[in-house]
Amino acid sequence: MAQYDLPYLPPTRRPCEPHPEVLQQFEVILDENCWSRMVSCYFYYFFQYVPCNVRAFLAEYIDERKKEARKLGKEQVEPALFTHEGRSYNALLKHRPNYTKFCGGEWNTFADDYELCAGDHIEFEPPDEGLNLKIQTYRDDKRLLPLPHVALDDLSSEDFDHVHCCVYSKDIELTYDQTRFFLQRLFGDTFICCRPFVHVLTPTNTKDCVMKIPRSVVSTLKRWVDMPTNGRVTLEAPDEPTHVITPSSYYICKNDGRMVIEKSSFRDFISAASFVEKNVVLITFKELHDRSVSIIIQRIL
DNA sequence: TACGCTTATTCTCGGAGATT
DNA sequence: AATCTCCGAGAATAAGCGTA
Repeated sequence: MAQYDLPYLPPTRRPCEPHPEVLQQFEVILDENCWSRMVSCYFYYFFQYVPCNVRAFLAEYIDERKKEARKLGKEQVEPALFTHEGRSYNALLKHRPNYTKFCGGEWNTFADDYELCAGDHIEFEPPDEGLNLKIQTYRDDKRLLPLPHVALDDLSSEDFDHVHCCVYSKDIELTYDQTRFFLQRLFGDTFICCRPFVHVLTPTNTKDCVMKIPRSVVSTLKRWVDMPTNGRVTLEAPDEPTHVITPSSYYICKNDGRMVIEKSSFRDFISAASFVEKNVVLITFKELHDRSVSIIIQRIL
């Protein structure tokens, strides 16, 4: 361990305070290297030095864990950064006589996913066992979430397209966690493959009980099921404490192609499902056994 | 001819108003 | 009162135009 005791001293920094011998947790304040170090016009790479007062400990600790994992024949024999959101990054830990740093392609991905920049904090928690280094990211003491689109990364290209054609009411911006929840709802059941609709309930919906489905959603729905100008539908809220099912009807507005839900049944429906103003709902469609259509309305937040 | 910027046109959707 | 059409602000898209 002695050979690694030479501290890395960033040009603008003083040596770090010595750290207690047993380390439960440590924090790294990101510097400018963490997010933009240009190699050429086209490539960037990112890395982050580990403070000199903890690097020896961390390197030794990880080394022991690696040996342990190999001995036990574990699948994972390299350390990984495991974020609070359950995302795992196999960033490289480079331990050299005069510096220790996290780097490599997966560190880049991590920096991209969380849009890290200088001044952000990362809290590291070495694991009691295994090689997942638990981390939490902060900016100004506020926990940093990955960018929403990161939640999409395990989707097949078909599912990715399906998510991207989703119609949103204006002023909706979902966070990473909300996007994940929305995706779980969207792929949690088999719906008609038309454009999904994410809508924030307004007083027009909750007080006047007027509910209109956008033209672009309706036109894609028509590719899969027969939707005459007037017809019967079922309104369903499957996730509420009681699975709400309300028979209803609709008409399609001649002028703009929107589907308008019949008022009184929509009123019954939102009161039974306890939907209120500012709730964000995912609206999808299902074809029932008798070939009628059910409008599935799931609360996202 | 490709590109970027500005202007014109069309489309959308929330909500008001007319009709049944 | 419910159903349906229409209006208008803002967004999205297309067209026009100048520059390199």
